Amino acid sequence: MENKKTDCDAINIDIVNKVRPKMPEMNLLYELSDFFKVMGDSTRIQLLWALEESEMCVGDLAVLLNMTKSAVSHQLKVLRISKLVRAEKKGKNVYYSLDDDHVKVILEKALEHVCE
Amino acid sequence: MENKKTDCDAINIDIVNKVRPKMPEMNLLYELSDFFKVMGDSTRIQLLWALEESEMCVGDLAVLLNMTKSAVSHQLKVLRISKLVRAEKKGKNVYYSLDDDHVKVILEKALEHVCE
DNA sequence: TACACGGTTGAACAACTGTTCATTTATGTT
DNA sequence: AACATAAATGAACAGTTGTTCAACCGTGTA
Repeated sequence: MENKKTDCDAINIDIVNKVRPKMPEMNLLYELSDFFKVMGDSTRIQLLWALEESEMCVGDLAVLLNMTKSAVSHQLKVLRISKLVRAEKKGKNVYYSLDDDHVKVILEKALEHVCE
Repeated sequence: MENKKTDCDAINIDIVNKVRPKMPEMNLLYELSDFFKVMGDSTRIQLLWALEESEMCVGDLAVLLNMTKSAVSHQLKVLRISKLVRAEKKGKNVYYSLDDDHVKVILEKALEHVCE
């Protein structure tokens, strides 16, 4: 039996029972919210936005965002782990580029939402 | 003159100058990342998902998510402030429903991304 | 080979976030 | 009018997050 944490009984038990089977797996839920968590930071949004225009190396991104290389590198790592950007070493520098087509679409949709 | 925080010079100044004018206003950036921040929590995703199926009152949502009414109410408030859900009092209860069409689309796109 | 430089890393710290708990408000019901 | 119940609220607490700082690694170049 599932562990109870609620502090009340259902008011419309029929609605609850109708909706329950439609709820996604907990696993999927966490993946979804983790994805949005990654997008939920203005620095990372800036990085994604910039990389949508052109692949760039860490130093140039730092200048563009007016941040330290370290801070940028930390956030690029988050994006890399989330498979949103890809790194490629070219000579002295590491060039980053977008690694996912969905991101552009989602950013656009979110923009529509925010701008309405 | 803008306050310098960077700890380095641009490597490809031409790329930086090409991308800079394409960057969004800081204001828009914050609105965007704030939106994603709201989506970046598994409880709130569950609430949105449930409300996509049916409008529901706080108590039923608490039972469905196996959480206290208080915790659910706090998160519904966040969603309300972000204009993602709407509250309507009916008799003894407060019924919540989705207040934004974009959310469904964005959730679907994010799902595609996560499931690929 | 030694150096300079681009990038990465880990620890530390302050700021923020989500749940819990106790209390309060509002309203339908008796 | 008094009570029971649905929901909201605020303070508090633990856990998480983003930037800074200092140190480090790796490699192209002198």
